[in-house]
Amino acid sequence: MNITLPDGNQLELKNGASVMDAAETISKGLAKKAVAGIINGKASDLSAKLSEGDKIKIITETDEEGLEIIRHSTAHLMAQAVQRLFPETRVTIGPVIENGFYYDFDRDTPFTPEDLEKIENKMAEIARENLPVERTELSADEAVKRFEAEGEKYKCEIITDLGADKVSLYSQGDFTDLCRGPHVPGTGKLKHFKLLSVAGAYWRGDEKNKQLQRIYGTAWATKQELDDYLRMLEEAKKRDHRRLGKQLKLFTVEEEAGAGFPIYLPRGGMLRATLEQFERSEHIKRGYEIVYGPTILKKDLWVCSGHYANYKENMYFTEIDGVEFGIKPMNCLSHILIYKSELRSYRDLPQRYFELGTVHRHEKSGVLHGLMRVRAFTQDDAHIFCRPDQLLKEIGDILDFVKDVMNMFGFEFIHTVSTKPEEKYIGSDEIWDTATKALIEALDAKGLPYTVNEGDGAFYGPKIDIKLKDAIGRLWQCATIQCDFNLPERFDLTYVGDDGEKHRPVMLHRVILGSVDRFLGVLIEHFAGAFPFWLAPVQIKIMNITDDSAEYAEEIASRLRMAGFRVEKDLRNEKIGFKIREAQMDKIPHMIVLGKNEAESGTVSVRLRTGENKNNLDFSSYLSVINSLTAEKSLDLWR
RNA sequence: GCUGGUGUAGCUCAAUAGGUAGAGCAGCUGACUUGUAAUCAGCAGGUUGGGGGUUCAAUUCCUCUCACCAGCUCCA
Repeated sequence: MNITLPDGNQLELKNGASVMDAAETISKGLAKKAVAGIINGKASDLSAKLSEGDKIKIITETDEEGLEIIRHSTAHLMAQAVQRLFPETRVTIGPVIENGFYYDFDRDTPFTPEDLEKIENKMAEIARENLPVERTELSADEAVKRFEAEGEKYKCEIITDLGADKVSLYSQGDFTDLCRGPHVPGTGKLKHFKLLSVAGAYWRGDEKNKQLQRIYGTAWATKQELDDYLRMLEEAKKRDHRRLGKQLKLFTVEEEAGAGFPIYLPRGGMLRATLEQFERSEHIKRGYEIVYGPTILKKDLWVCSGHYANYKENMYFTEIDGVEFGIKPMNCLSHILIYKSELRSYRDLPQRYFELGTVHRHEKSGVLHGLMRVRAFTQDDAHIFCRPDQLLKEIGDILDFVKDVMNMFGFEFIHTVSTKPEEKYIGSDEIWDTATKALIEALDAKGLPYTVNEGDGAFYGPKIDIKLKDAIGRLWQCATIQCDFNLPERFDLTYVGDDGEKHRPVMLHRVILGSVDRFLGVLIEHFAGAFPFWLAPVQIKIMNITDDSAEYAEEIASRLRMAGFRVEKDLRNEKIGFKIREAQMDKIPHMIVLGKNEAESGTVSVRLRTGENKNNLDFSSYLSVINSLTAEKSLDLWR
């Protein structure tokens, strides 16, 4: 029979040949690296039989699909090892995730770190046995019977829910799992894996269900890739903003103050102030007006907005003179009141109100995490009130705004559209539909690709979420744009149109950085604490060689401060190497070393954080360099 | 909130099969006046997260609580 290869070439095979036979016919090397195949667009095992005219592609361990199969098979291998070691354990599901896999188990006693090691060793043992992995298909009823006999009730539940007539099982030696496949042909293909952690996870991700034991692992095609990945994890640990926050004295979270309430230390405060200053000027450039609202507002207002009905469990409340107040979890209400403070004409729109607004949300204790997830944080929040005909342009402008800011920090990013939630939402389907379409239209108009997250919108409107990718490839949710037809309705917002009639404005909620606090956390990790010159809390450290040059150092420091730079002095009686070491560990971009030479010639010698030296520059030329770095918000240390 | 783990000096970490804690760095004092990632010496520093219990004796065991860590659920 003849089959077609991806390049269009035909391959002649014996009748009844399998994918593996095809691979072997093509080349020995390919056969060795093969893990599965694609027959007419459908992923299949190597053992799958081919028929006349099939279009096939061989998947090898170095293909992305191949890696997924390896990870999936490794998850099965782990489940097998667990059941050999702990036969009373029930298996549930074991999917592939980014960089690895996990498997959820039901057992009465949780796994310990030592168990993890045992399991890993057992996995290696089973891999060495090189058990063939075989696929069988049988009816759903038969499969349920079989798993019932083994006591695997979760598998039965999955099969019943699938609702299919037939299901496929994969067996390797003493272990059988319900699975769609495909899988590697034998356990011997699985060599480069490591188990990483154990954690509780709810059955089917629902906190009302039983909590299972989840083991996370990673698997790769080569030892090199595995090692690289483990090294990347180490690197990520070194960049951890909580660790750097402590090391660089940026912020602290004190038990006495309360969990989730970060306190900014002077350097972190400076960093934040610089970022906020940047934000203010960028907003002013784009036609936003700066406003301020109170932290607490009367409860009735929150009832009107729907927050009381839909967001109460995340809010804090207080009472003044017998009147109940809500502590704001969002900034929209004061902005709505600002809009309502005057009669608005169609000529006044859009109104764009910007506030660095500090909000409080009662987050569950277990989710708190450094600056990334806190209970008090400041949003770079704005609300735009516009006419329906202005909506597209406004959303487009926000998308550009986000792009400009993210590019400046060197982030790549992706867009997601989140639609109406299943349960908690306000307003009619029609309104939601219009709002969602507006967001999508704006993305299309900008030619931006996006994915859709059904049911992930805010309770008052759909949103575009922007996830940014940091220096080591991790994704962070920061910016969001929400299109809201509901709150204008609820608060009866109007403007007078050219027809003299009252009309309803549309409201956009949007943040660029998201939470300033979270964004700082992301920035710390992105730059590994080594901030660009314009952003660094301390930009320049001035150090003298001996007491003789202290006076000159004072003079240079004061001239730089007068020029608007953030300068620290180190005039201690210490060796220059020691001072440099400290400044270097503080990741200060520029170190100015001043001794007899410089004092006599009236110059400065600059050591960059990179270790590069720029000796005996005259002051004005140094000033012009750092002025341009600041003006350009350059990521470089010297230009 | 849930599951598991952890909590010792400002920081990073030791120690005790239950016999009331030790080092480096940081700090302070003194000497050294130094040219690009650690000069030397001395001193001081702790109700072992907090409450309760068992015990002749608890930092160690039990219990409650707070906080943190890894996940889950939720989210900017």
